[in-house]
Formats: sequence, C-alpha cells, structure tokens
Amino acid sequence: MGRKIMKQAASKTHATRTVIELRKKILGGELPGGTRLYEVPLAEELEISRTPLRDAMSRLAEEGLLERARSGGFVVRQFSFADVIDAIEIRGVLEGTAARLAAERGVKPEAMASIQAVVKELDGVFGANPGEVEFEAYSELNARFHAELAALSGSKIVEKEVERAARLPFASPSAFLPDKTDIAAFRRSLNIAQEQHRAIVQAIAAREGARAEALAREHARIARRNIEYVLLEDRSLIERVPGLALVVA
Amino acid sequence: MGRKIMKQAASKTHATRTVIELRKKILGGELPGGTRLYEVPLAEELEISRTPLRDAMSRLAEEGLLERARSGGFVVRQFSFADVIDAIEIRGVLEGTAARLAAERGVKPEAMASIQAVVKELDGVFGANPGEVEFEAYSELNARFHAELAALSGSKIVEKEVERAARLPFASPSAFLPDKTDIAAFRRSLNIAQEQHRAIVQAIAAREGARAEALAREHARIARRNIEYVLLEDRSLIERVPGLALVVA
DNA sequence: CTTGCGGCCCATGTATACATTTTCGTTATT
DNA sequence: AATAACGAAAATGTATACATGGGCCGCAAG
Repeated sequence: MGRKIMKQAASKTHATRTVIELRKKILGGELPGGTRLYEVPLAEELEISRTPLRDAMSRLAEEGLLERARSGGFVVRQFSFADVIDAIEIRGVLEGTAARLAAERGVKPEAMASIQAVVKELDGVFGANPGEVEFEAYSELNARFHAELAALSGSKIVEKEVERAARLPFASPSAFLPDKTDIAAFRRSLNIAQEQHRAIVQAIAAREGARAEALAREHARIARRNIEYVLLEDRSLIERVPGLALVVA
Repeated sequence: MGRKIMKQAASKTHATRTVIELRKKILGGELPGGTRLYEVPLAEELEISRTPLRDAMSRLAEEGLLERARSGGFVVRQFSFADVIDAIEIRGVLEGTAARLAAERGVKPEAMASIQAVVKELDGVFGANPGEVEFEAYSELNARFHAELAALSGSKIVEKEVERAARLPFASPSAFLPDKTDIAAFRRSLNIAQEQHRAIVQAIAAREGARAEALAREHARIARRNIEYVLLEDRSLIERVPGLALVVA
C-alpha cells in the first residue's frame, strides 16, 4: 500500500503531527505549566509554518492542556496539587453518574456480557501469589473496563464527558499503574481495584444505582491515593506518571 | 488590495466577532444541527478571510457547539432529546459536587454571606401574590446564585467544569425562565426553585454534604421538567429557549 | 450492467506577506 | 520620585496564493 514516501509516517497533516509532538513536550515536562508558546520561534523549531501550529494549539486547548491568554496566544496550562485531586474527583463523579444511569436505565444483555468478560479477563492477569500481575495486560484491560463502563450509561453525552474528564492524563484511570514499581501497597491496590470492578458491574446488573455510583466514586479514590503518595511521599516517581510534570509544587 | 476600511464595531478581532455571529446563527436555528460549515462560502458571507473564520470555528468547537469532522472541517453539533436531558443531568451532578465539596471543605464566611445575600435578594423579586415575579431581576440573580455556588466549592477545576456544563445553552440554569409565559406551573416552579436555593445554602452552612448534593441535583430537575414540557407538550415555546433549535426531533 | 481506473474538482491544509495590537522600556512632565 | 505619554520591537491577527488529497463522475473493459 503506502508506497508514497512520507517523512512522517504517523499522521496525515502537519497540524495533527504537531498536536502529538506538543502534547509529548508538555506531558514530558519540556514545556512546563505556565509557559507561553510564541508562535514564530515555536514554528521554526518544529519546522512548520504558523498556520498549522495555531491549529494544533487550538486543538490542545480543546483538550485542556493549553489555555488561551487574554491578550491572545496560548499558555501551557498549570495545575496545582489541589487541581489534580479535584480532577480525579470529577472523573470519579462522572464515572459514578455513568454507573448509576446504567443501573437505573438498564443495559443491553450483550453490553453487560461484554463488560463481564473484561472483568473475567482481568481476573486472569493476577498470578497465584499476591503481587503477581501482568501489568501490560492489566493496563489495557483496565482501560477497556472504564471505556465500556462509560458506554453502559447509554448516553453519548455522559460517555463523552467521562472521556473528557479522563483526558487530563493524571486524572485518567490508568494515570498511575504500578508497573514494575516494587511498592507493596501499589500492588495490593490492583487487587482492591479489581474487586471494585466486579462490584460495580454487579451493582449495575442488580439495578442498584446508588451503590453503583458510590462504588465508582470510591474506585477513583485509588488513583487519588496513588497520586498523593507520588506527590507527597516519593516524588522520585513523578516522572513515571504522565502529565505530572504539569503540576506545580 | 490592502483595504484599510475596518468596521470593527463590537469586538476587537474578526475572529471574536465571528464567534459571536456564528453562535447567534447556530442558536437561532439559521445553521441547524448537522450543517457542515464550508470555509470559502462562509468566509465570503461573513466578509472575512478563512483564517479568522477557522479560528472562530475552533473556539466554537471548544464551546461544544461545533465538532470537527473526521475528514477535516467543522459541523454544527446536533442534539437529541435524550442529549438535552443528559446534559442537564450532568450539570446537576456537577453543581451537586460543587455543593457537596463546599459543605465538606467549608467555605469562607464572606463567601457564605455573599450567596446568602443573593438568596435574600431573590426573595425580593417575588411579589405579594403568587405568580408575581420580576423576571428580569430573577434571571440575573439566579445566574449569580449558580455562579457563586460553583465558586463555593473552593475548587477552580470544579468551578470551571460546572461553568462548562452550563455553557450548552439548553443546559444552563437560565435555559428556560418563564418570562412572560402565562403558564401557572412555570411560575410556581420559580417559588420551588427559590426554596431549593435557600435549602442548598443552608445545607452547605450546616456542613451537610450529602444533602447539599442531593438538593442541587434535584434543583436541576426543574430545568429538565420545563424543557420536557416545551419539547413534548408545547413546542410553540421552542423558540423561547436559546439553543433548542439545535435539538433534532 | 458492473466494476475499476483515471482524472478533475473542490474543500481543507499550508506558507507567507502584511496589518494591527500589545508590550515594555524610555523619556518628558508634574 | 511618580507617572503619563510615546514609540519601537515583537507578538498575534488577517488575507491570500498555492499545495494536497479525497471524492465523484465518466469512461472503458469485463
């Protein structure tokens, strides 16, 4: 197929590619929160013209990583510790709403079967001994669980808003997955999270809206605890969490 | 070529003015949901070039009134009846979160005094007889109440998300204010709403988070009922609600 | 009639020159 | 010394020409 020589294989347009590139720089800390993005030098550095750069920046503003300055131009958004906590809270509240609506309005059997299958698959990534987890598989399945949960609400709007709330990388359900980190509490948290996955699905199946909502909210607290640990107890882990570079001390 | 004749009446830049103009056309129904916005003809019609037009469209995408088409370009966003209901639900959930956090975290006395003053002022717009209301004043104070409630959360993030959820015009707290409409149920709803305003503030002052949250959610149901009435019972009122032109049958 | 290919058209993507506004240092005036 | 006013530099805003690429139509082969 692609016989055409594209120096940039990944994306089609300069703007699209620039979104990715800028996002990487922002999340990687190369462009810290509060940085003003001057169009001319930045365009030169990226070897594109100002037009696609502005397009890319406006998309990143939609994404919440940049904000428009009052006098024009864009600035890298800056988050405080409290902002991170609150962003996670909102994600939990919205996922809770998705879970509650799913319970109240009911879900199609196929959708229920599908998310139950994800939970079952998640069971499979835990080894015999506590602490044994296939992180890669867990991470992927966890993302799928959260995506399907949002969809269970049966509401495109709710689904979209949940997705949006999780777009801030440190607020995402996969913000901090222990990976190879050798901290017992982190590893244990995966077991707890999985138990909550199960309970949420169960509550939705039983049409227990309030319980489903409360469980989903509590579920988001795991992310909060992990982030709090990273930010307050062991800041050496900051670089392991995408987007935490945006958080000002 | 270089025309220096600039009729910049209202806003500073062409883009800013175009945002306002397009928003008006969208909410007014002149550009119905699903309409693709072709840059060249639209730019000609608005008598600007494509550059500020694209800027304006991207801002409207941030606002949620447009969406980017997969193949490029912008399309006027379209909402179903269910979407309207769900957007109001989300606004209620987020305002509920703001109220709960205010109660849980506590608010500064001055902020509490300020919102209590708004409630007191709102009392003043009701006349002696039921149904007597100064609509203009009510509308303005109601908007202030909701803005201050969001701020009571003490969280910039929550405040911003509440504001965002209310930006979809039909989901806003002032989406459908009876105005001169002579429907008894609508007029009564204002009294009920005001009682809820009072209760929400009271719950926050008493640090009753769950109650504050539940009340704020229920408060949003008034908007839902009113919109449902307009859409299901008396569609002649549709034109009275900004943005309802976007809602497809 | 179907199907696949080729090319044209049109819409968006991009570069760039020019216009306007903002910013900030400097100077003049009180 | 404070401040107002000015102006140069720099940054964003705008217009426009040109590039690119996807979709549609027609034609020809099967």
